[in-house]
Amino acid sequence: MATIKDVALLAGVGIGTASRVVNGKGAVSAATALKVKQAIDTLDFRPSHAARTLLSGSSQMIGVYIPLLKGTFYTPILQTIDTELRLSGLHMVVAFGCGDGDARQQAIEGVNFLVERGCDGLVVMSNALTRDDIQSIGPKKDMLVALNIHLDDSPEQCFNADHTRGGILAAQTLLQLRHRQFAVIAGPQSAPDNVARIASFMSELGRNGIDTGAITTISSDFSPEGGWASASALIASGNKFTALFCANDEMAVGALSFFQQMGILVPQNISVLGYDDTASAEYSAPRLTSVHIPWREITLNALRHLLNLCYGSSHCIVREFPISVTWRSSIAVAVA
Amino acid sequence: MATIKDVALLAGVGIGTASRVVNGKGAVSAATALKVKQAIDTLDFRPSHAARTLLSGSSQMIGVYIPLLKGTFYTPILQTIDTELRLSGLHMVVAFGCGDGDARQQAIEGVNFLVERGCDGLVVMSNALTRDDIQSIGPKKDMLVALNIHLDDSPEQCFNADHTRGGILAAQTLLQLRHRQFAVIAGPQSAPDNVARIASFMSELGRNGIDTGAITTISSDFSPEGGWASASALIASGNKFTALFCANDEMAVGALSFFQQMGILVPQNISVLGYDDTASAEYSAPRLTSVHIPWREITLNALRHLLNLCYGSSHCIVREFPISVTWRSSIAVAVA
DNA sequence: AACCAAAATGGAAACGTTTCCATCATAAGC
DNA sequence: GCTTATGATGGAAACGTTTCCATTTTGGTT
Repeated sequence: MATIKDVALLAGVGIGTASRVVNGKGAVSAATALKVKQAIDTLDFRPSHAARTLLSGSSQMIGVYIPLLKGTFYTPILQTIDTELRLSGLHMVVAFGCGDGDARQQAIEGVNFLVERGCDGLVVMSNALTRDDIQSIGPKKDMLVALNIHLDDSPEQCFNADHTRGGILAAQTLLQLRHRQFAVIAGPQSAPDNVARIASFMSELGRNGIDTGAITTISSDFSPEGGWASASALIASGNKFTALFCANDEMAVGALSFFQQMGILVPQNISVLGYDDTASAEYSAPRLTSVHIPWREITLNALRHLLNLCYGSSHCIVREFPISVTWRSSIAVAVA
Repeated sequence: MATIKDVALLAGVGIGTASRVVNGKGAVSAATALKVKQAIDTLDFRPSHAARTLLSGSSQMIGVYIPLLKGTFYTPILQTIDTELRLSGLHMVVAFGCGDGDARQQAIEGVNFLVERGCDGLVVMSNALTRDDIQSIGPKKDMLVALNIHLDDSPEQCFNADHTRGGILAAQTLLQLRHRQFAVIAGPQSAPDNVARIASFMSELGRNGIDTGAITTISSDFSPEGGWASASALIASGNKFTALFCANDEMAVGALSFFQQMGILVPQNISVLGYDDTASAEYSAPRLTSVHIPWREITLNALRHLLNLCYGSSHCIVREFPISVTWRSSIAVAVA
């Protein structure tokens, strides 16, 4: 690879001058600039990113940690981050959870990996990390935004959806269609966001005179397989229900697949309500009504906050995100 | 951030010695090593990735270009690449297509972006790139593997599935169920891999006495929306068919969604066959039978070939990948 | 023609690491 | 006790860039 010294030599100028042309700042006469530009073209010179990083102390790169890239949930989030970063000439380094450890261990390793790689800032999606884990990141711990976690001592680093509101909305949506008999496919008990939406779903039902003790709830793992198996268990249990609330879309899609196979009609026999409103919901059969969480906006605001922290920009940041319900074909008025 | 000089100073040794301890190679007495290790802990020293990169000329990072992260197709591919790289202490930088240009322009920009960032090697997924585009990458053009493209002058850089075989297999699968009336939802005409599978699907049908001129084919964009719209157009056309072949799973899922909405039963009224066998196929309603392309193995072998090129490792590389059909519930014997 | 401000230019220093070479201490062999 | 391997150690050089400062050139003004 050609270096800036080669360029300077070929153009017959000093390195300082060559550097000024490369960066387009500093006073350089038009004639000299032309000579240097030609030399750059001739040698196909590209500035060394490593040298710039070393000198400036900034790698112009943002690390993103994601537990497991599976399903349709993280896909638009990554796409959003990359597009936004590229607009600013920055780039994205991704690490997924891997190795033998549990979710927390994997997250710690992944985050450390990104820090060692010299990321200027970090976007982390994992509710397995504790306050102490974040503290132990070292000097970079402030250059971090967390999605979907609550950290008591640094709330400004956290960007969250109001899952309590989401659960209430889910309940209201189904109540409004006169459902009285419910079943629930929940996510893992270890996921606080799942717990929040299920709890508020239940309490809203209770507030409306439903006996929540009679509701069968199965905890699964947010996957379509899990949704399929849970739906199967729900039917096997023999408990009657006219409405099924799933803690995410992927599980709802799995349940839909099971119901279709069993000849159970959605929404005629059972209404199914999803959560997150991801791409999975759009073209399922039937198309899935889902509680819309504006993940794209949440991600974008978290990222912009991070850019403000790392590069001193001053994007406006929003911290409250409206939650709604996207109506499609998977729910209907309860059968009598 | 603490530097190795700080460590050496605190431990009361020279920088050379400190460096030897950090890297665990070179002769250092046990007592000295201990002192240095304590200093490292005290200062929370982490070697600068940038300095190492500058000195060694290797960034230990692999760039991955993907046109658009959407749907379930690329998800496992990214996950596979990251996991494999992390095993070797390497990391992944991802760039997606963005900007205003066409697919080719976006790919060129994305690839250039990755090269400028100092990637040691590149994994590229885009059939929009031409031979000349690859040539113009500069000295890094040899450190590149391409997925799903045929480049005549460097076949060893390309890793492909045999889509001709895939198309034939699709035809045989449906013929075997005694279907004689077909419809096709194809991908974009600009995608050579799509063209290959559709062409061989058709010719295999022709070889079996089907009048392929009578088959309605609609070209779409590989998206569920596109599949939905195409299925709708197919039904509107009034042409009868008992089997529908879709050039990828996402479009098939869209078609499934449309058929469900219209009360058309799959597979009782129409058999639907997908292609790629991605996660979308597993829990659709009904679960989708699909031509299985072993994308994970293709990716893994391409990546290992790249690692051989970049880091002189000597992984075994396979270049032929078996194609099969994953049977699920979306196809059945043709109705008379 | 002489002068001065402003513009243009060249190059040293610094960023943090590893590698290589020179030096020094230690222990072994006679 | 002297020599000689061997192991341990310290530090300069180099990687490619930008920035800053000193110097030279330019062009305009008296």
